[in-house]
Amino acid sequence: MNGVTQSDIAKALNLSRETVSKALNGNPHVSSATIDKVNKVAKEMGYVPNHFARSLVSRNSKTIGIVVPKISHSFFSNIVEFLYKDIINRGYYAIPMISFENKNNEILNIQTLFSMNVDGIIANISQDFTDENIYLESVRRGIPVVFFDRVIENPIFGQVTTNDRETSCEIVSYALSKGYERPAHLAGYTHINIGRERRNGFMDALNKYGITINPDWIIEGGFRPDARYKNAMNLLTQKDRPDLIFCFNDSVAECVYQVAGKLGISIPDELGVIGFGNLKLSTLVRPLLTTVDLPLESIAKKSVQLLMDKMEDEDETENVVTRSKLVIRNSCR
Amino acid sequence: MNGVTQSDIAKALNLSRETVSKALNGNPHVSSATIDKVNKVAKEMGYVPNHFARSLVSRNSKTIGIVVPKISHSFFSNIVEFLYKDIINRGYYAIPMISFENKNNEILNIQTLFSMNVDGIIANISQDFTDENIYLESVRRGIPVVFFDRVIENPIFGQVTTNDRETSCEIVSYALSKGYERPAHLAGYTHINIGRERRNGFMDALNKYGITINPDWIIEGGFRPDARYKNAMNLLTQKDRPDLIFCFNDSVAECVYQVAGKLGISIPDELGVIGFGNLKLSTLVRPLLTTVDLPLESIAKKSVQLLMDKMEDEDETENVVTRSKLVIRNSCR
DNA sequence: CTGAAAGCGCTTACAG
DNA sequence: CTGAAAGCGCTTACAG
Repeated sequence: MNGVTQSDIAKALNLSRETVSKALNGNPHVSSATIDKVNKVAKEMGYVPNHFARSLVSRNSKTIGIVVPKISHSFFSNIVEFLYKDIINRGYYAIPMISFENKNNEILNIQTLFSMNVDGIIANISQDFTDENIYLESVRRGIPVVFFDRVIENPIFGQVTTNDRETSCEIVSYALSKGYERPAHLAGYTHINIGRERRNGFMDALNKYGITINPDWIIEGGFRPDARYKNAMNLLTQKDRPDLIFCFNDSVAECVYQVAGKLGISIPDELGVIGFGNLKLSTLVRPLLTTVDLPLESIAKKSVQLLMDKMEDEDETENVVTRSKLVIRNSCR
Repeated sequence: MNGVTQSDIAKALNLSRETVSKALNGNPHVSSATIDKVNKVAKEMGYVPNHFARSLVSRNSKTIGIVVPKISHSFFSNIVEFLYKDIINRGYYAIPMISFENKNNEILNIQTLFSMNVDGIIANISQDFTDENIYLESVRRGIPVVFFDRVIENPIFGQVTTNDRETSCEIVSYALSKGYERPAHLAGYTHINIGRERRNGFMDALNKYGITINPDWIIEGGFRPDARYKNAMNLLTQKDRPDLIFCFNDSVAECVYQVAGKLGISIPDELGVIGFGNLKLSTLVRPLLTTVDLPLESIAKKSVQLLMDKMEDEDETENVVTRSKLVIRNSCR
């Protein structure tokens, strides 16, 4: 029923359990003849080391926890896959966990990772997250934490972000240069860095062009599909409606397409639309969506690298800002 | 540095470690006063049980492994999220692992799950998988295995599939009834059940309509984007080209859209296209894609249920076939 | 109701 | 080069 253990191998070879353990780990104080013999028999018997027992005594698990709010969204599924691959390639195990955008689940996930003795955590906070205590506790336990994208801005944690403010300003400026005059913003939450930065970039562009905005034309939040839809609808059924919408992400932009279609508003002539993320969907809609490309693979790689650095040496690490770039397609004239 | 242990709590309360352990687990042989006291102090001290130590002695880990070939594809990311949620809700941990469509990674993943003492495994085999030994070994170790979608057809494993053959036949018949006469099939692999079943359904429909097919018009495999593209291109640049393509999945259909667009072939007038999966993308392309809806949530729920049944009683379980349904949209006239 | 003993599978000093 | 001792944090019979 149960798996083969080192004792079984020891019995089979008339050796002590300790010697088998050392041989299996290639300990140089064991004769190479013994090492070969042990490995051979281990393989024949189908020996698989017990991860729990090993971690329990060696005090590290060669395991990295990944905590994300969702996975059924291509931004996350892509980045988790990149993270996973990179972690495995470095000889660690990766354990992805999902918080379902819920604070309590997030805390439970982190605690589970504690109980699994992970060596480090890479995380992306839930929308409603406000309490950094669980992450502080992680650092206190000697488990470093790196955030990517959505970040807690405390220098005790590693942070991998993107120059969102800059590119937001650039892409909105680009659209304004094409003659749009009444910009609106379907925004993220101001209490999370990415929402705030993209919004700031939007405002920077408006300032540059001397445009003052109707505050009602910045609509914050609304990530659930129905809320998204309602917000877009409200915006576009006003008498004096916007002629440009800068969307917090591509999914929101896709929703604007739907609403515009329903209302018979043509993109890009009557309405310019800008997305953020350069997800697959931005190439499926018509007209093709003008958006900002986030360097997912680079974000993942830098996050893992930063975490490894922290695992080796707590203090000598620097946060990283990756560079996104404009993807000009056909949704602005 | 390290976490609080039961010993720490015991010291703080002048109790034995054993009593603390029992109190923490709500053992009825401990006075409720002690239980309350222990829980209170445990909470104050930030105690988190060590999952490894617990699993090592109790011989079960309350953990289910999930093995999929990819996660950056919405079919998988959606189903993994459903599986994860369902597993968590039942009080188990879920550990998702990715094989990257590679047999060796798949075997390593399963071995890692052995080393983590999982109670059960839910899997979807890699494209190139041919060897069921590692899964047989799992069952031998007392770790039941349930496959969903892509399945190994051995009754020792649980299997959750969908009535692909039937719906494939129905949807192709539907298209033929609309007057298409030269059907082709961009097919999955015949050595995997879903490829075989969808192809069989396609053939059933052709038989029903008395159509004999040019064998070159069934093109197997080609899941990488470039191969997909080339296959579609070959099919549509023939002099006497097909007027209907039944695609193995929605992504392949999307590729056909691209090629048709490039060649100036209009959908659905000159070419009917049928997808499979009802992914998000099928509502983003124009014309909207006619496809088959796979009941992802139901597949996930049934898989978890079947696994739990197997974990309780090896023998009294039955495989399940979920029901997909036609989604008629605008890609067939 | 509480505690002493034994052990899960493994590794790590320490002897020999 | 090999083995005996000790212990990682926890649980499970068994005494008292």
